[in-house]
Amino acid sequence: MNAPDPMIRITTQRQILLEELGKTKNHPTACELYDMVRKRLPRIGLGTVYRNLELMADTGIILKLEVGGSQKRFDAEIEPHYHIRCCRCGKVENIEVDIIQDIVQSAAKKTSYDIIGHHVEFSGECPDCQDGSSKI
Amino acid sequence: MNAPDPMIRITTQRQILLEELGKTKNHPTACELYDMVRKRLPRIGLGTVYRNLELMADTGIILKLEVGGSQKRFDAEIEPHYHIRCCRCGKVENIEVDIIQDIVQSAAKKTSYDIIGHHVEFSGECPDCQDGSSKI
DNA sequence: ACTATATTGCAAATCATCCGCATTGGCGAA
DNA sequence: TTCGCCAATGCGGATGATTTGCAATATAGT
Ligand SMILES: [Mn+2]
Ligand SMILES: [Mn+2]
Ligand SMILES: [Zn+2]
Ligand SMILES: [Zn+2]
Repeated sequence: MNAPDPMIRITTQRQILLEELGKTKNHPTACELYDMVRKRLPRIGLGTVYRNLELMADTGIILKLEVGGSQKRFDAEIEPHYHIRCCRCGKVENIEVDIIQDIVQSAAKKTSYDIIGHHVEFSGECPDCQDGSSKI
Repeated sequence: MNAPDPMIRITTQRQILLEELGKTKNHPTACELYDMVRKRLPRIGLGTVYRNLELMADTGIILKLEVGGSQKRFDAEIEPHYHIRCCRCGKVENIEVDIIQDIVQSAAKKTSYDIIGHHVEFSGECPDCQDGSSKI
């Protein structure tokens, strides 16, 4: 009936993008990733970075984090886990808290939505920001 | 040592903004609120809306929701509660799930952050979007 | 009422993200 | 291998959301 899915090619920019994302635990933004990748592929375009991150997130090989702050962040770790964000510097880190399965069940009972997922985001002051908190 | 805090004035635009936000349970965006308020204050500027929402959120009399999607949303209900967002239409609603206090304690043990708060956001398909899901 | 200054409306600037398009480059077929 | 199709890229320019600068205005203390 409809045309076959267009093929997805393995391009250098995709490989390197994925490699660089895999190297860090910093949940980089698209721009941060752009800077990282540019050290190896100086001519890559920012649009390519956005397009491919979007594609990979849709495919499910990476995670797009819609956390607080004005920029989206990306994560190579796709196993479910939660995050904590520093309310001062905006840094996002993993937090090793057990996934709450119960909450999805009890939420399902309380809503007529068809629940697809959930995310828990803590916020607080990171150690770095605690030190100089009153300064500046 | 430093100058006293500048006074905060009760302006018409602030009063009406707060009233309009209080009237709805829809977690409006700044632009949606702008449209609502403009019916009563046609000459209000969008900048004023943004500035005051920011101010009120900082003061703690309203909540700024940093949920998924590209726009921030605002909430007059400041008692802790969780939200669910429709992954199709972007609508955000409250979800009546008990606040998980335990998770904050266990998170506190797992991190060196000074935890200030947390938020749980579910995502799923709202009833409206479930119907016509395959259409269009 | 008078004044000091916090706040506004407006417009222009910024920031993140997306898009159109001519050119390039994967990769399956010959 | 080479060839050719068309997915993907680099570019630069749109878009949408939010912020900011500034002269004009309005609140609140005297
Ligand atoms: Mn992570
Ligand atoms: Mn709410
Ligand atoms: Zn920090
Ligand atoms: Zn919906």
